[in-house]
Amino acid sequence: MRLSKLIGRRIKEKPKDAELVSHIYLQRGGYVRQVSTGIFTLLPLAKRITAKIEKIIREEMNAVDGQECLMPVVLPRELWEESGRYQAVGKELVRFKDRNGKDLLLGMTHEEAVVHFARTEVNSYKQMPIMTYQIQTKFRDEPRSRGGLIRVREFTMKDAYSWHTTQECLETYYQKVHKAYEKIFFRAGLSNCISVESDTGMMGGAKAHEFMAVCDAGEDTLILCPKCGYKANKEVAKAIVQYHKEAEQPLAEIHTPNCKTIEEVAAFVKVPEHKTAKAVCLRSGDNEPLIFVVIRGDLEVNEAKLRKAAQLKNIEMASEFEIRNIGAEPGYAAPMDIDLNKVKLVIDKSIIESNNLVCGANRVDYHRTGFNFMRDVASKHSQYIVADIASVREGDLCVECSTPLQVRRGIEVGNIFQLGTKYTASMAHTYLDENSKEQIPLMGCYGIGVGRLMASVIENQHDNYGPIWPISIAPFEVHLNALTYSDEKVKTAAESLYASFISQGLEVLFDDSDGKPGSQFADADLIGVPFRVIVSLKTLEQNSVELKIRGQKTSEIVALDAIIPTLKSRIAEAHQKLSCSC
RNA sequence: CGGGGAUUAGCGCAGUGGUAGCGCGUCUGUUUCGGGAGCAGAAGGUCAAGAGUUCGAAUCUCUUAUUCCCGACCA
Repeated sequence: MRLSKLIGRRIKEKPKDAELVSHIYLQRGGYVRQVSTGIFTLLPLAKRITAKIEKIIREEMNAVDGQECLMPVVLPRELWEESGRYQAVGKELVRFKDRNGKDLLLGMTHEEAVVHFARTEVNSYKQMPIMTYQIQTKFRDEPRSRGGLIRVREFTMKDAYSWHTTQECLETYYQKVHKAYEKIFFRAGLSNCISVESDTGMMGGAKAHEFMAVCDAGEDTLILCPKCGYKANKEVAKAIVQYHKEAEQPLAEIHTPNCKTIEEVAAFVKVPEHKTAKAVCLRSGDNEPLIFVVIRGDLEVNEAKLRKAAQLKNIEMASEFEIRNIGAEPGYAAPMDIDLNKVKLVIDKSIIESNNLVCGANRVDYHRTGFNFMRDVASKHSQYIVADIASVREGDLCVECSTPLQVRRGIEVGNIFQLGTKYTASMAHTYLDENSKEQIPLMGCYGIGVGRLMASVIENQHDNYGPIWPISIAPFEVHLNALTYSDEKVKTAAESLYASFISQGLEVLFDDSDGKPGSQFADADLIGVPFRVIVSLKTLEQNSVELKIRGQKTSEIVALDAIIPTLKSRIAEAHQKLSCSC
């Protein structure tokens, strides 16, 4: 490919709306162009990269006996009603009508579509385990997409689905896919990728992991143990909380003028914050009871954990009106005195494990001391949920090995779920077992965001000039520069090299632009090809060219007749480093 | 869905009431060059759209659209 003909021009300045490094370089290097919010065109450079990523994915999916298929983007409402998700999923699912008024939707994930065909194609225990996958466009009408290709509305996703007769089979296969994913990310050169325990969200199912590219640009918060390797998304992370119990004291009301926050109350009463309790009022919908959460004052409620524990879909802050409506006072709320029949009471484990806490008194400027939940509330009202709904904080102790935990950010590049029978049961997918008995198969599902993976590699591997692509997904293997192309000697030598690179099967991008050296090098850096061959009068005098490796400062002079074997062996070496024995 | 910005040439921006500018890019010459170099010239704009105020609007007012950031949300 000649750079002069490549579609997608490099731009010098930082695009106005780009913030993330990956977004900036993808735009500046001419990889992508934004069409609308969260909707991008992939230009040739990006397309070449994603094609290579997809090839790696195909190889590894095929290696675990995945069979590629292709499902439709547009799906009928009825199919999604079978699983219940037509109603359950919010506005991110795009629904529309065809000319006959038939309800359709844009597939955002394909459990329904895959079960649609699997229930007629997979109905014998002899077929399982079995897996199918596709690489296909998804559309999710995200309420807020951002960050270039990190969070988009339309994107290419590899989604895979497997069926199993037993939980053991599912788990064994799940581990196999986990391994396959490790290989994929390793081969793609995403060196900062780890897997963490994750929430199953609306996908449902028992167990799930997310593959996270650890970097500051990430949107997810990860809790990591530096010693034992415990890794979890903050949404599900657990930590050891130190509990303090002592001889019970009676409940007593105290005057606490101008003490609304836990900090103020603890300071006023002269107790540590972990000797206080706080109440948080939340709502999950217009006709739903308020959620009254009580947690120790020094801890924060983790909404994802709360959602799971209380089986709630949406959570938002309750209004002051709603709080007063149940008999509580904003800033001074406590589970005593209020109308507990009007609320869903959720108690963090820290409250059960502590006593003699300072809590609100449901009237302004008053608190109570000596709060003991079991004695003061549970003895009169038995309807409540106890769960661990506290957010893990940096420095909290690991549940596995008591080491202080670290907090990091991560980009979710892939996820794997054990779905169980959620979709097979609701959509009546059955098979016959060895006793000719009808059974419901278990499912797993496995996703990878292709474009997000590409962007994550940039976030992880770049310098001040542009991306540094791993050879396995680089748009080209070799970038050939002709410095002073208009000079006949240079032109002849460069054209001849270009022709022989091509005939030797090298993927080469040839800068025949006659641009200034600075401009050529800047372009080459933005394109980020691993090996750069520079032809100039200076080195041609010695019958040689310059070989530079992207991301390294130094370069070497290689004789003209040695450049092809040198390149070939260097490229092979680079591939070798990314070939996976894991 | 809340809060805050933005919208003027392909890109990045200036222009606060008198009829449109700069840099980069593009094109034509010239220079023959090692980190976006210089010189000379050229093309390129319904100032997001609509309505209003005014003798006169890119500029003031209102409405709408698009878009970005923060938050909510997120398979």
